[in-house]
Amino acid sequence: MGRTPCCSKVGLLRGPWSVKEDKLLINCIQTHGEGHWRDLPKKAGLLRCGKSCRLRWMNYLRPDIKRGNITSDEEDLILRLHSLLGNRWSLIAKRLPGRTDNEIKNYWNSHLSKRIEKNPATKDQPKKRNQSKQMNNNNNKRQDIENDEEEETTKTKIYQPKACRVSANSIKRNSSSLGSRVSGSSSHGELGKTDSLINNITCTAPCWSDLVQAKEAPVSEESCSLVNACDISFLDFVQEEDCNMLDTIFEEYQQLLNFTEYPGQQLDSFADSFLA
DNA sequence: AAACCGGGCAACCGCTGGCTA
DNA sequence: CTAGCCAGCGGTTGCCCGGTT
Repeated sequence: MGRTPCCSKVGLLRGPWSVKEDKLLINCIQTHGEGHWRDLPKKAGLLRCGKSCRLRWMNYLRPDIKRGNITSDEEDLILRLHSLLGNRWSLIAKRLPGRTDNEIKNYWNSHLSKRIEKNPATKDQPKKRNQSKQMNNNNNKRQDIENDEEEETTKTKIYQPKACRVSANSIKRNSSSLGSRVSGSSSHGELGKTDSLINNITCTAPCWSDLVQAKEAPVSEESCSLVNACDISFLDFVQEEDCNMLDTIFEEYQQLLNFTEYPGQQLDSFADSFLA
């Protein structure tokens, strides 16, 4: 039963990668291609576990990774997608070519989340990177703590589901599970697969009627995860009898995701009206 | 000049569903 | 059908570096 373990982790290196290790990894992947991470360290002559190799390649060495600061356009996109998808970093990353989920997650945690915490009204008004840095100087520290305590009592509690993968198959299989329908993510870093997943989500529609029910009874884990997958604010404007309208919104949501494949094209005007 | 502090980010951790022997 | 590994995910940690005192 089962398969042999990928590695024992005994005697393996950890921590930062050296230039030599990077070269070995790149050469190996150029020769044998991506995947088969379990066997890769042996082939490459690396004293790393396959998981570590995969992470290094995906987040740093991949040739299509875009270097440099996040642009204001990208920042804007991240803010909008996060308001729709929550902490689905991989899903957000797939809409930002050349950016990794780790990079976006770090950028969010170190820049955007703090700004939004301090001034939720600026959520859809991105600033330049330097400005956000200045906002977090020592003078604000005490104020931050006070704000956090104040917000703790007033801000909406959002259920954050654990990390998981959702494939098209699992969506089909678990079609009765509300959360699976919306909070999907693909297995590989390919837009095509993400798109096919979204198509599968379409097949399970209408799900916005379920959203309303979840909104009505947000106590269960299942319904909370569903509500979390969307921007809860716009649900406040929706009545139970407006399920048709919700279906329309769901279609618009998909359109937004499609627009993000072509940054700058129609996105601004569309997303502004959608998220207003 | 040195010590301290905080931000940024690469890497690790733990979990999950999918896949396969 | 089942057990257990694989691949991928989000959360967290800890090191490095630049700015401040």
